[in-house]
Amino acid sequence: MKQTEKNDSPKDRILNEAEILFAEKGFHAVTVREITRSAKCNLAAVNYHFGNKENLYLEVFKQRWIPRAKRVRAAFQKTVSAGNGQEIAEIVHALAHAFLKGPLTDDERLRHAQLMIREMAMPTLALDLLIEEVIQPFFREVAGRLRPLMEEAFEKERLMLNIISVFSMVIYFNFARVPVRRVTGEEYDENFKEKLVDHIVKFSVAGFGMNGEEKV
Amino acid sequence: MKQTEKNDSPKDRILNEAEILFAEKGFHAVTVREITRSAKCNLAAVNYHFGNKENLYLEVFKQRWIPRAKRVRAAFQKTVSAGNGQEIAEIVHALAHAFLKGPLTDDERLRHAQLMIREMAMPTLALDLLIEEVIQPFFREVAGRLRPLMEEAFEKERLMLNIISVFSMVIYFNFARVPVRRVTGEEYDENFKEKLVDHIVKFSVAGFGMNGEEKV
DNA sequence: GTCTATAGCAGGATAGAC
DNA sequence: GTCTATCCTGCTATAGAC
Repeated sequence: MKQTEKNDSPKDRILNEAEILFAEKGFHAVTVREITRSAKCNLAAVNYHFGNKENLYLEVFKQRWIPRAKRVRAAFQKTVSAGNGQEIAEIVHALAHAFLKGPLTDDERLRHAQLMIREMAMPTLALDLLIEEVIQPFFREVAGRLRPLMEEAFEKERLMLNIISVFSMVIYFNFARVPVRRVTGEEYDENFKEKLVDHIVKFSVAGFGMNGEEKV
Repeated sequence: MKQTEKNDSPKDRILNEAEILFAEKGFHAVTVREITRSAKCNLAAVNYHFGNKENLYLEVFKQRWIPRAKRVRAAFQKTVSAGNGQEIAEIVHALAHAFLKGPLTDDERLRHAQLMIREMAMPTLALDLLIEEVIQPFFREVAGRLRPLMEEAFEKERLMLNIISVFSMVIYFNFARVPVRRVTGEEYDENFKEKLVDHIVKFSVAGFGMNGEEKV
């Protein structure tokens, strides 16, 4: 069950295979030869369609990564709209579910997380695009939905740190599968992912409701 | 203020510069020529001292990354021993502080996180080493310290997920500086890092104390 | 638009002088 | 142990036939 099929155009096949390979190995570890071999097309095709390797990498984000991120966000929005959206737990659950179970296949989800992680840890031109088009707007939407559910005294900064914390868990559980498996002894099957969603919701909701002042 | 000074041996200088470059750019994006140029030594030195480029990468982890991780852990242990170690907040604070402020310089901390992230998202031989020698033992120590402070009914799995969540925040705030800056508008100065530690402690302690059952 | 062939160069690694 | 010189593979990118 390969993602790239013969009926796609060479250009599409290149984008598909390039995304898989870039996600698995990173930009520099992947060669144009490898991409065109996987895409069953000619070596020159990358340069013909995308100019050069670097631009192909950018196009992977523009034409594959960003649309997929938008599907994840749409899934989040749909879930939230389906409920009454008046509960913090509901919003966090929609978020964790969209990322960890959501509309993507398991392979897609892993690729998606790996590409993002690589950009965050080692930014290229693509990161600006991601932040501008996906991360910022999504973050603002979540903040906008949560703010009215918070107590008055809740400062803006605390809300932001809370949301980042939820994202940090969701992202971490997605990309750090190897150490998580080793530490928990669990496989990433549907059952475990369900437990993760549940955990993130409970942990975060408690964290959101924290009493502001810790005991010194 | 360069880390590598003339009085170090070429072998040490290579290790120092290689770590910096591998952290910044990743294994494949760095060339042996670049490393030896930075280390002000000859091109052949890498092969003479380390056999080949890949083995140099492993040695960076063995001789630089792991010892540094042990310094972080030692800082955590020292802080915990200094208190009475009977408070969850105290342990989480020691953890967050060790990672986000701790004994490392800011450059070291960033490099350290980047190397780890890269291994987690795209494992090589080095990751087994890290998990075996650092991640597992540290994780077990934290679990061992926290378990007696939990209520009886606390299952093992919930404790593990809690600890992973703390790590996820600590790690995320360390490596995802670019998007965090963009979203919060804050710079990573001492003041902001202090706020982050504080936030992680409050959020986590609340999360740990969560009531088990969420409202449906 | 797709191919073959190849230019042109940078990479890791080694041989052998000192 | 450290150097210079060099091998040779494999890369990106392009020219030009079809």
